[in-house]
Amino acid sequence: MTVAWQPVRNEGTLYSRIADQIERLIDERSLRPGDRLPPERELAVLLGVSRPSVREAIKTLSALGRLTVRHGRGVFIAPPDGIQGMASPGIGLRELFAMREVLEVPAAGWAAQSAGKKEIGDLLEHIEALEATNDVDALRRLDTEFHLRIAAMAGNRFLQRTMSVLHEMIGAGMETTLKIPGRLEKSRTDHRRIATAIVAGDAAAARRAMRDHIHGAAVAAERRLSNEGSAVG
Amino acid sequence: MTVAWQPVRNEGTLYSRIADQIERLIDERSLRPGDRLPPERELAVLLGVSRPSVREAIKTLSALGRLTVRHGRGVFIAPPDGIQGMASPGIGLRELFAMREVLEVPAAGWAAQSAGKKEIGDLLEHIEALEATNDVDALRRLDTEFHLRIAAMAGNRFLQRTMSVLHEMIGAGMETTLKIPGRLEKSRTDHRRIATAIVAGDAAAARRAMRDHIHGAAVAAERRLSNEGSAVG
DNA sequence: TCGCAAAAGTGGTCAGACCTCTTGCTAGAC
DNA sequence: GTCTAGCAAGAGGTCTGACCACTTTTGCGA
Repeated sequence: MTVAWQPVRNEGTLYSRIADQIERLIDERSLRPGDRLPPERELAVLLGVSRPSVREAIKTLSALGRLTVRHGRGVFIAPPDGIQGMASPGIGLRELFAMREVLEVPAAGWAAQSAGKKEIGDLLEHIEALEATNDVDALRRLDTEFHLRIAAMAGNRFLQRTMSVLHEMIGAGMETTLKIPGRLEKSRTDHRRIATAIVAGDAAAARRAMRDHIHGAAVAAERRLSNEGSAVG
Repeated sequence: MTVAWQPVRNEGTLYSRIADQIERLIDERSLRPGDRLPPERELAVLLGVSRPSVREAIKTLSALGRLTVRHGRGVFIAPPDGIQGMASPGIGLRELFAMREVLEVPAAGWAAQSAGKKEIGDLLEHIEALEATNDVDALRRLDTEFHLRIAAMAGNRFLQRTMSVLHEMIGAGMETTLKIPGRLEKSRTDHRRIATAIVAGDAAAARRAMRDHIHGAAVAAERRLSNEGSAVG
């Protein structure tokens, strides 16, 4: 394939301009996931710069998850930021789900213990909305809000903010798993079960329900990952 | 402040190990936001590597938003963002300790499961230092580092950063409880017990030990608070 | 024909030099 | 005494060219 490499000459630091150009080519699909970049030495010649500058640009993009570097083999365009990619630069999906469990299971328990009347009403309303909607985007938003609502009910503001960041990272880097056949129904059942336990004030049941739910989501995500995935360095 | 720069010599690519070390120092708060790193040339000497390797590590961390590079001025620890930006007044001691339990208990378990030989050695060394010191400020710092080290051993970077923020908030809003009679000895016993469980690879014991430790610290903090009657955080 | 060793290809690391930007100091002008 | 222009030092930016380490391919010999 002929790729429009062109000499780099503008403002800004050189390596950042090189990085921008490579990133542009990826975004324009001149370079596609799995493609190999020209060797560093060759790329340096093509761009009219030195090899260290090329390497620094590659390091930048590699840190951002756009490129994958393999010693002795080459530099490759990383798979798109589907479920496969790092949800946030440097933090993997498995870590994020582990954190969800760590945070959300106690959150569900606390919510069950301290839920007030108004909060319970809102939670049930939220569940209704979740079950009445079929639009995937809306579902995804409602799903996230459901979990953040429980975090808010838990009455720990540090936990609430941490979860907010966590869900943001998950949402940013990962496609919804709700499209997986059966996952949507499972998710609805799970949510209903969590809400019921919280409404009943049964902390232990709420924790169990939340743990099961997150496990299920993690498994679904991993399965989707292995189906789609090509190896990533 | 003297920062523990140490020569880089292990497996993995050099630049990534350098990046890891810098990141660790940031997370352990030996380096704080706004601090300037040593000049690239000097850092290269300190680490016993070449300047290009240092630069590539810096590029990586810069792309991740952990460092800020300014031409002609130096490399700086980036201001906290996102998850790190949530240090805010209004979060009470009880919430912070509750979060500590939520985060650190599983962290201790994971650390016990996955601790490598080098990490175990470092941990034991850390315990020695804790038991050999009597200066309250040094103890406080070592205490924080002990907990952050375990978080690092747990292998979940999101958890690690969250805990880093958490401990910063605790440290900022509250005086040490180590001055309470008997608390210092109790703390040493606790730490020893946690470390022993981790070294033995006994995850359940590590979790128990950590839970007890945090409970004890929480009780001590609350008692001190109610005695003095000064509001915290 | 098969297996393994050599070679080619590619990223990793190093050394040292020079360029450019920022900052602070100093010498000269007022 | 104060202000300012200019210089010097410090720090990051870039380049050259060499050599090391890991992978894959090639080709020769058994």
